Amino acid sequence: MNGQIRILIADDHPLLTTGLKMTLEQWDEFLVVGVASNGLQAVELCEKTKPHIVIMDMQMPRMSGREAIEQIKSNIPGVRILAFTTFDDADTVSGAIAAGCDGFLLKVIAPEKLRASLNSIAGGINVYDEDAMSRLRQSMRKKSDIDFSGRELTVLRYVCEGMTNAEIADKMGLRSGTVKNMISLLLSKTNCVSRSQLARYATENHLIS
Amino acid sequence: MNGQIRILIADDHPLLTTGLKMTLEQWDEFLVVGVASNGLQAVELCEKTKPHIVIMDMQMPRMSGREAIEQIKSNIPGVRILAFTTFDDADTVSGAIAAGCDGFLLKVIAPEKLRASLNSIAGGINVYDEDAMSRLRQSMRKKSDIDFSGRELTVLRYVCEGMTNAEIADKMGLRSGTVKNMISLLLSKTNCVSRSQLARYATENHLIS
DNA sequence: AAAGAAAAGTGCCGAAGGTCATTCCATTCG
DNA sequence: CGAATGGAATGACCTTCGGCACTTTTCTTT
Repeated sequence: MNGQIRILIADDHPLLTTGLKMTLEQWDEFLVVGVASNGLQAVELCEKTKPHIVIMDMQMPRMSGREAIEQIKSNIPGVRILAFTTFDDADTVSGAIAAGCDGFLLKVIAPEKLRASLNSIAGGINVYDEDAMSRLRQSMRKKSDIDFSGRELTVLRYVCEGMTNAEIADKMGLRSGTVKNMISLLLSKTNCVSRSQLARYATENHLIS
Repeated sequence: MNGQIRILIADDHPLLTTGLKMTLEQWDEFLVVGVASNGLQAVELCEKTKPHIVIMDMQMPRMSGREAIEQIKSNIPGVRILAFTTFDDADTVSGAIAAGCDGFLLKVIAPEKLRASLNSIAGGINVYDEDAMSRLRQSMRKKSDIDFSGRELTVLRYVCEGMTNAEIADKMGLRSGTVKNMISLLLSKTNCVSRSQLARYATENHLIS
């Protein structure tokens, strides 16, 4: 990367933004080109100041960080966005990632690590806080705590395909009555009331290939 | 991090491993403590050499990178693992992330970026290649390209809850016949054959809260 | 006023789901 | 060795629900 890395800060905490600005500007590779105090302003300033990286708080008035990220990413796809927050709960993390951020770091980060991370982001490498990432992984997997036999898993898959009991029975070399009973068992095991809910359960818990 | 960062290399390409080893050892902060040429050996060497970071190829004989990551992570949770591959297709990326890697980089990376990334990983920050990450995001979202009205989305949610047509009608202030018609419409719109498949469709495409 | 979407009604038949009883099988226990 | 236990597969019965096809009505849009 030739020249300085242009940075836009978007955060509604004045004390933090001034501290962050001063910290960044003590390093020659960074140039803070603007400071926004809410999401809407962040989108506007992004158009004007053409930053390489936006450091974006997730909890902001007027427009949430998530919406702001989506706006900016669709307006100017090349901009890199670092979600920079106080909290690392699964919702915040997955929201930021789904919105399209290129990094997720907590505000408690040591300055030198922030510096390295910003350089990585500018260089095309996404950086994420370790705990936040593991929390995201957990929420992605959301594995069921119920054990299913191989046959039960097969039935679940076929149910998700929308097959009838007779079709499932045919596929598995069973009688439709047997499949019916197996599904009754699955319904009570999973606390579901119908095969539709069962299909959702199986899908949500990644029980299907 | 005090002292050197201990690194274990796991890759079945001898030319790459020697090049990687020599590259890393020209920097004082790294110490290559072992080189494994397949997944099984990686797991074993990890027990013996107690590395801080494992640089792991995903395509390896004996045991895939994915299995090796899972093994190592469950044996020694503290070890940080960088998935280091030639390909960035969605399957490889999501496989590595689901297995629990702490970084995902392509082998074409510039040496200096690899150095910075390894330092980030050692410092508790996960690093991922930008393209790989965006590909993962795409596959995560798998957004439906069909437009649904507010009412249709409501019906979809209720179907996923396992509610009957009568119950849905009651909740929405409609008649069950109307709900039937709406669901028939939804089935044909989504190319589904039954409400079970519809429930899976809605769940898979994140159409429910 | 015409067109079109959303809502509602009707009838039909097969599928779904609950319950109970039975058979076949393997394992285990006395 | 025979008996007992328990899981898996099966069958039958019955009520409700699901999904289709068609028509009708109401409301909005233009």
